[in-house]
Amino acid sequence: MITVTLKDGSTKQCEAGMTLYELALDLGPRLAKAACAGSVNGENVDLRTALTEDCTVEIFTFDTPEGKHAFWHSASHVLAQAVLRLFPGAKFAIGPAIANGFYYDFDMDTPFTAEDLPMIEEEMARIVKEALPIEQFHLSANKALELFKNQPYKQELIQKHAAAGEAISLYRQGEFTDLCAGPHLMDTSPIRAIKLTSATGAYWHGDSRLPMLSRIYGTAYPKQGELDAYLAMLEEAKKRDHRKLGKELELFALLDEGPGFPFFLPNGMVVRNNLLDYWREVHHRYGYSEIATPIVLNQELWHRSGHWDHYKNNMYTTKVDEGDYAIKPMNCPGGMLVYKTKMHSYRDLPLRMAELGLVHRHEMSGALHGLMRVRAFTQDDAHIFMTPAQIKEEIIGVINLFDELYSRFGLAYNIELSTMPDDHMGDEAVWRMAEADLQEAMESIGRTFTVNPGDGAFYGPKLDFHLLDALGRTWQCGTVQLDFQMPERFELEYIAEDGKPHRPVMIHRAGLGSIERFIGILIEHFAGAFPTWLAPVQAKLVPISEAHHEYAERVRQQLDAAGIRVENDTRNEKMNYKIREAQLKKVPYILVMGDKEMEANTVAVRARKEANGGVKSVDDFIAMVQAEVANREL
RNA sequence: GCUGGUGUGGCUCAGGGGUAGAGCAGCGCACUCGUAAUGCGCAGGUCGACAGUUCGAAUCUGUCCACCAGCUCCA
Repeated sequence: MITVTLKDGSTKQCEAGMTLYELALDLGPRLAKAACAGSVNGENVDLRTALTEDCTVEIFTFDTPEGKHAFWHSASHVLAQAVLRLFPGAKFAIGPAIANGFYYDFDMDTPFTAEDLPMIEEEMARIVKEALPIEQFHLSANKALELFKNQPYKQELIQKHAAAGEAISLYRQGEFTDLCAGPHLMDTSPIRAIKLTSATGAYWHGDSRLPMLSRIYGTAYPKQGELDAYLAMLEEAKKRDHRKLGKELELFALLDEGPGFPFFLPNGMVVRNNLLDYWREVHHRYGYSEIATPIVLNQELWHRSGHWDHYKNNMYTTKVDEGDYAIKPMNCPGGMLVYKTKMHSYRDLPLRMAELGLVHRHEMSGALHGLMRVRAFTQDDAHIFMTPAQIKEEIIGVINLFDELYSRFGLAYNIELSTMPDDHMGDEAVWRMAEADLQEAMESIGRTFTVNPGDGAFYGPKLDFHLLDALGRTWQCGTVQLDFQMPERFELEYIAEDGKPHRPVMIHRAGLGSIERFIGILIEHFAGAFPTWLAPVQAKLVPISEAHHEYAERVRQQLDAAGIRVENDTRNEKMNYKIREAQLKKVPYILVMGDKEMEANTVAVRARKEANGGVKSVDDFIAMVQAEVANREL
């Protein structure tokens, strides 16, 4: 007998050799039915894994990230199997599980198109029906090379694994065998609802010098209803696309004359300015001052900061009076120079200087995407200068500030810690210390996070904040980067209590990330229906006929004087037409006025949230909207 | 940047080697209306740019530009 410790801490005596699946069955048939994979002592494994000694185990159903991963990974194998049945000459490369499904890359004489997908889906459904057991086995590298003798991509992978001294793990389902580390489902039968979503090109190893393969993306669920819900979410996302809404609501424009350089239209500017008012209010409360630094600075500065060595491919350069200059891709060097404009005492620290800095970065033309990925954007940046002893508390302060910022919009988030990349400045020891500081700060306030190894900035490790919007999609916005390098390079100093100069530590941080991207996210999150405090037009007046135009104009003046963004629709159109249009423009309040309202000095309120908002006096309506805006209600 | 696709009035789109089409929006007129589209009329485009083929190109070919889906990258 062995002792098995379950996730909840309880223990169970089992016979040695019992498999995870049998354990799940023992815990409950429903759990066993829903189980996708499991873990033994923290290692993710198949349900077929036998338990041979005392251990800690976990069972993953589809509702867990690990369970979904195994499910989708198995689905990708089913995809490859179906393709090989239909196209026996196909060369197959790799096929992992990804965020919302899976893909598989193939080398085809004729690349797949959308028309090929239904046929492949049908073949996949057949494989699922066959309920083929999925079983792991191992081979020597030579035998594996022999098995995949007509599969050059698999051969390359086998050789790579063999060279690294790794075992060659394979999975078999029916006639299909793939090189794979797993874990996988026990058989193909649970993959009942499948949708192949697209066929595109993708480079082998993601390297544009290598051959382009034909990639099929798909997703799969245990139940048709769950797949339908996911597909409905994709449809909804399409309707909320900020590029479409940005045009319809006249928020911003992207023109041929400036690819990747967005134009903000009057409506978009209202959203932006109100967002920034809020941002300034919060930063003031958290003890930040605000600065502005130049967009064009000389190249010597960029050499000193290290950007020239690590970032010049993304930088625009220019000449000023024969001198070499660059357009800033980041705000930090400017912030350094501001710090150096005077002597600092330890009493000044921590010094928090924020900057809404317009940066320009040359992104590849194919990477541009609406407001989400542009070549010029405004970062809500800040640099915090402090003593090493203040690091933890400052990081906590930043996390709390970000929490407040995001909650205002109803955006949930999760945090990732990105560690030292290959291309970095400074010694590893300093990096590890900085990583530990970030980690300890989060742990001390009970924040959970995941680690993203090797993904830090070239000057320091960072925390990335990934926001979750109304559709459950994630967006990277906030970032907190701890930097020991830049203060060194710029020889920053403060005078400590001992009267001697010391080097401060610095935090770079941006909460909204990029104002442009954040507005894009808000557009999609709210589906263009901004909360009243952000709405470009807060109230639309709809006089029923010409007889009411004069009254409507008086009301307009009253609302305008009360600071409400109001428009009076006096066009020669029917009321229903005007209401429909205001509704499509997602105006929070539509005020209809006819004889009754004119007589009683009232307005008939039609709120976006509830169609019949009742009849209110003009004063009551003003008070209501003012309160809603003052509280920045969602 | 690479692979594939797209580019026709402000917007959404049809057409397609023989002298530019619709709906919406805009403008004018009539209607004066009670909670999601009143009717009639008018105006608006050298069909992304540049070359080429042709008697003739928006339509065919080439190059370029922009956009879209991916790859890659990231705020």
